[in-house]
Amino acid sequence: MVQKQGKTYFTTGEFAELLGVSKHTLFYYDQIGLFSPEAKTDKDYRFYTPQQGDLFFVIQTLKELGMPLKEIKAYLCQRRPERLLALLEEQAQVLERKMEQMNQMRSLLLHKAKMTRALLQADTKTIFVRHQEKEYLVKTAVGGRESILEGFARHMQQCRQKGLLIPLATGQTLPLERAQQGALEAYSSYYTLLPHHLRSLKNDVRPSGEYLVYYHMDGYSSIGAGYEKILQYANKEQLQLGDFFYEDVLLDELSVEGYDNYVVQISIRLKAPQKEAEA
Amino acid sequence: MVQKQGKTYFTTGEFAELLGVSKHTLFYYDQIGLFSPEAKTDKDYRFYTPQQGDLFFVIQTLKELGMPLKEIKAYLCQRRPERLLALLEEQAQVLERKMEQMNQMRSLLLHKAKMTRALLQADTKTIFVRHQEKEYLVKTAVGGRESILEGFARHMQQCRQKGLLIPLATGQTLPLERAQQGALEAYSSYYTLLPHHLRSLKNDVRPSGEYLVYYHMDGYSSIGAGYEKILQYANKEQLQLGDFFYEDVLLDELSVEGYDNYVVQISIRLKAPQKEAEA
DNA sequence: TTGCTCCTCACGTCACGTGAGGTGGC
DNA sequence: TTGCTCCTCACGTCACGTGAGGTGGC
Repeated sequence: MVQKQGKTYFTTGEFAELLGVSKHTLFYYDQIGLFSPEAKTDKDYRFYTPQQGDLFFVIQTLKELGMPLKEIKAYLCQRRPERLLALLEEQAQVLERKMEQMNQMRSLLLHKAKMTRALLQADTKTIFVRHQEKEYLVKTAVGGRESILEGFARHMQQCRQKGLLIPLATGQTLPLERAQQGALEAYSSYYTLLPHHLRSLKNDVRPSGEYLVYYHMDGYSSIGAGYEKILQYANKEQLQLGDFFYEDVLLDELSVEGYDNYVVQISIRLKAPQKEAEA
Repeated sequence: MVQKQGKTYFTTGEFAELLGVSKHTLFYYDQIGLFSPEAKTDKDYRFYTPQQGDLFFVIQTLKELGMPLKEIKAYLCQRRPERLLALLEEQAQVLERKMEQMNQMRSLLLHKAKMTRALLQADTKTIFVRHQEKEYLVKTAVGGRESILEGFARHMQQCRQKGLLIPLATGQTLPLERAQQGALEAYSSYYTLLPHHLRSLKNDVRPSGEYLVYYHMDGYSSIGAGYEKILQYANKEQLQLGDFFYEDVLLDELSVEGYDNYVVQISIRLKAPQKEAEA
């Protein structure tokens, strides 16, 4: 800190510490012409005035908002109260969109965590009936002549178009008939879980109700045995099954390596039993 | 798309399009050993299988969450359901913190916009009384022997420590006595507006009430004239003034260049008048 | 003189993007 | 053969970080 002609000057190091950034940041900003010291000596020593701190905070603020330094520089050349107003309101909207995205991601993370935890704690030897709440989905029907892969690619494109950043929980539906025929790759649609109902798009749903659930722990290659088990069980218990199975991969590449270590949940909605008997 | 030994293979370009990324991203991931094609020909042509898409989405997901590629690689080497659970819950918390920060920033942006708009539309020739709602502040008292600058630096440090990313609206208080004596730089404290009450820290406040307000449009160097005006006005109208003035810079480096173009709001709370007359 | 700061320069980092220039399969 | 793809360099970008090596003020 030096006093000269009634003014206070800081060296680069001092000023950097005051602002809470590194010296090199100040060097860099000087170099690109974004923010330069008020004075330089003949030996190229930089001297900053305290008043310059204001401008620096402005730059930091805009940077926090995600603006590239070039745009900040451009804005500062044109700054006017009217432009500031526009900028502030625009950035507030940008923030809102980002927050919405983050909130969605958070919901999905927690959903995935819940499912994983449930699996780890579950007694997985049995087939059981469970009540499930309504869930919102993005669903893509597989076209008649389309390969599984093409259908999946289309589904992914749809998810991207709809602004779904991370398809953390994607599954597929298999019609009951086809499962009975052993056509286990004849999926009729792909679906991806939504964090919640999204007003912005037409939502499909997995309806609430009683579901027959089976955790298949032996990997994807033996999924056929899983379907046989659940079909036999339903037969024995005389359960009325819905129209198609849901295949949800509970443990996937996120937590295990390779298809053979996947854990797949096979579930199907039960048709409501006769209520008269209860009355 | 090629079929070989019953498997479907994609070239780099095809696979990139399927995943919605650029070819170069796949080259890069291969290079750093994060994600490599299942097969390479003798001519180094890359071939990916559809199953690999899963792993790619996992990587994308973790990247969206802000994880560096190196950490992603490290995690993938160690993936287990238990580690996934920990990761998911940790990331959900990270997201929550980020959202809270963004929400704060958004509030401050909108506050600044509101103040700027009010000024642009205001009749700025007069001194007037206005009702103001309670506002939450971070406040730092200037020590007796401290220079203005040291006080300000300390205030900035406090704001940073308290996790306030952008001090968008910072002002200072000037005791009434000192203003009357013309000691216009004898500030008693610096304060920065908070987006709302923060449970995490001891909040200071600017109390609600009736405030005498004056917009000083002639820049900082002539601020003395502003204080004279407002003091004379109060005297003429026989208003009972509170203990100190608030100096808020409404137009600063964000929208104008240089101290001489700043617009400063000088305000002071009025002491409640005798209520008996009304009864 | 000592120790601290200041400076420049050059190279590193991160996650790719952008051509240049050459090859290969249908 | 044509046109399209594939490949590998190498260099660019963004916003700095990290020393190396030399200088300067108290």
